[in-house]
Amino acid sequence: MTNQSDNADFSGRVPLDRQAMLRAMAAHVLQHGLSDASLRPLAKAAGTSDRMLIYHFGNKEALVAELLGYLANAYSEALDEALPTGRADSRGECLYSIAAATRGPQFAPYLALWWQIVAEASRGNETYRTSAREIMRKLLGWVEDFMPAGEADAGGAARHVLTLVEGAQMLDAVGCSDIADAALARAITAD
Amino acid sequence: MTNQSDNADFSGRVPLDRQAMLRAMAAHVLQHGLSDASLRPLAKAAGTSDRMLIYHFGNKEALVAELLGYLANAYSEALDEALPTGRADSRGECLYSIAAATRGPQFAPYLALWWQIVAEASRGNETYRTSAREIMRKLLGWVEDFMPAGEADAGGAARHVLTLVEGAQMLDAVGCSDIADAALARAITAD
DNA sequence: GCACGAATGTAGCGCTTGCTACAAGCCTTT
DNA sequence: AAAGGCTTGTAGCAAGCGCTACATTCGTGC
Repeated sequence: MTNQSDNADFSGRVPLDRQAMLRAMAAHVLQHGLSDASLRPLAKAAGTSDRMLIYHFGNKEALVAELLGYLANAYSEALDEALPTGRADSRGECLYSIAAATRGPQFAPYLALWWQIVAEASRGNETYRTSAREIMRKLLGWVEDFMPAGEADAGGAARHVLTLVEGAQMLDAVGCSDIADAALARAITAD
Repeated sequence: MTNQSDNADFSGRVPLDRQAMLRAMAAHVLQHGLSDASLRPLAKAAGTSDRMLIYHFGNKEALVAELLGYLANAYSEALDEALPTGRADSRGECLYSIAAATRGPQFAPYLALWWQIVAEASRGNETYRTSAREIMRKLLGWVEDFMPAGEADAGGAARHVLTLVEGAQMLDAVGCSDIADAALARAITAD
């Protein structure tokens, strides 16, 4: 039961390996999904053995939890890069910009992963639920910051935008982008 | 490779067994999720053996496809039962009624299953994508029929409602019902 | 009564799963 | 140089996966 994370602060070399492993495994999961996130494929992706993954992370659940945290960070950074800075000029533009940015192809791998996380969370898995909630909170904060200045009830408007965008993304996932487009178009002109 | 469905129309008794199996397996999947939908657990739920499931359905993929169809029907019937008949008096009431009905606890098993279907569809699995799209189309038609009479652009409004409700359901799934509530409240008063 | 095909039970194949036991290397401290 | 702990490779376990081979039972048509 030797778990390296105990003294990770001392060695100085080990945490780097950990990060490298996480980076490689995150890339693998983004490409192949959580269903292929079993020890041996992950180990192969990270250039080690299942034996070593257990050694470094303790067990699979802890590994996945750490991996989800890493991926949430990566997603957040990708969003920061893709989303326009500053504030929108109107609520309609806010909705449009965010939908356009997050529905782009560069986020498809993240979204494919996202729906797997949602599915697990919906089944009651607390690890995934916690991770998912954190991501939604972060996304909500991000939308709030992008809302036009001087907006009355910016919080409510941001929640409205977030809900619409997430609904649209789900419809994209099942091949109903036309419904999503119509809904967003209507919401944008209404605002 | 004897597939019973070939002569299912003649025997008259066999299709009933098939239906009984599907009913039992659907109940099992609603309770335990698709990740427990492997042959032996399904067979146990249906009171047979994995051997017999393969015999009756050919292979697992065909079995799952048929099961998804059965479940889509069951979901549709449950919706018909839960949703108010006739038409809403206003767009706001339409949104409110549909959200209230589909976010109720009796739909939780369906929704837990739904997110697994969405996840599979999002990863490109055509069986699930087809099934999911059918369900969304049916749901959209259903919302359109419930839109208040005399509504200009009822189609657009229905798409708007559907997108919002689906977004709200996702937020429910990850434990962010507060965001969903705020978004719906805002959309209802705006309408 | 008998033959034939449909239906079913038993056993097992080859593979993947998470995880572990054991032993060996390596690096530091004394 | 010896010792001791961190790190790693090899091998394997018990369980589960989809699926199949073989043999048996069963109901029906001749």
